[in-house]
Amino acid sequence: MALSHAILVSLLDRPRSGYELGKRFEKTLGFFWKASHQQIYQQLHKMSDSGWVKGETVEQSERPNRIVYNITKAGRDVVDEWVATPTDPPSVKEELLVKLYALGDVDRATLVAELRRRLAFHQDRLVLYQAIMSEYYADLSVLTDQQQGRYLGLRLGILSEQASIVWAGEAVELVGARV
Amino acid sequence: MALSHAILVSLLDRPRSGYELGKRFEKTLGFFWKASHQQIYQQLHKMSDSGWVKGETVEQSERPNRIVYNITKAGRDVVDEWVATPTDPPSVKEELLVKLYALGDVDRATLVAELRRRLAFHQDRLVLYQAIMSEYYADLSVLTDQQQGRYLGLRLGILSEQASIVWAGEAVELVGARV
DNA sequence: AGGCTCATGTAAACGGTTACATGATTAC
DNA sequence: GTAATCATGTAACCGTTTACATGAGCCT
Repeated sequence: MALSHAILVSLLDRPRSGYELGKRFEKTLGFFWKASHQQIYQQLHKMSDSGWVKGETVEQSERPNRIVYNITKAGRDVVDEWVATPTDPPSVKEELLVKLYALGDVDRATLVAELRRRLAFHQDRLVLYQAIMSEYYADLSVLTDQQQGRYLGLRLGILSEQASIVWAGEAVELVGARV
Repeated sequence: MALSHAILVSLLDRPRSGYELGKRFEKTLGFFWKASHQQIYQQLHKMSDSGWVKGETVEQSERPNRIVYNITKAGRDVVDEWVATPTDPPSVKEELLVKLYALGDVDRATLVAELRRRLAFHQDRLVLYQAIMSEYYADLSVLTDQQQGRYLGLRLGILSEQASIVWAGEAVELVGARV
């Protein structure tokens, strides 16, 4: 149970259709929780069966009908219960570090190229996050409660990207020096 | 295909039994790739069917027999092919950030407590990583190729923990101030 | 007597990814 | 004409987690 919670959290803002949720997961929430549209539609059916959300079909001419989901009282309770249970530290899956673990036995030049790509990726991410930061969260003293939480997501993103950039720079130097 | 690669990488060092691999995944490799013993045993059977590894039963008196796995030529080829294919950036699953995303609608005090626990967790981790660093990687100029890769894993660990500590400190301040 | 370490496994359930499927409208 | 956007779904597969299972030896 995890994607369901992220969906419920998004529905706390306002009712949304599966499609809108998908869009949402491509931005904002998607930076710390990935989900594909197939996954979202399947989850919505399950959650509807469990009574956590309720879908209403909105007839549309010239477009496919939309099914807009509302969070129910039962869904609201699930959120509260979930928030009250301790969060596990994020489980790490760093494939690149597994490759580096084998550095003594594999081709170094390939890994240097990978590390350079990683460096560029994190630099792009940092620029993106900083742009969002200065557009929406320039003045920290006027944030609503809701904005405060989202600011913290962004803030961790920025700190993490900075750390990754430092690391990738060092790694390129170190691994590249012996190629 | 992912855990199988981590297992192969560990077998490059030397042959190991499922049990030994499990121990291994609790430390070193496990910092960037988690695996339970059930998962490892199942993977080993599959990999054995595919011919990537070969198990040999070692009879033991007064202890259960061990099945020690060697990497085969085919397994070695799988590693090389895997190293040559680009690595996806790690997929993020940060449950705590999803909770913070709902900060406008849920109990703040609970989240402050969570954040404090997080801070402590990352501080402990940092101490642990720094201890390993000064024990095994004190002098960077004398590292073997193999050690270099493992040093980089540790280095990213340290930088990440430092970033998380800064973040968690700020988060406790910010969220705690309005409770 | 109770719990830990060594050592291996099966089975069920759950979660996530990939492929396939449809069909209209709008923008270049 | 081609691609993107809007809008929803099914099916198969793979990977992961949780629960259950066994059994000897060692330490307190």
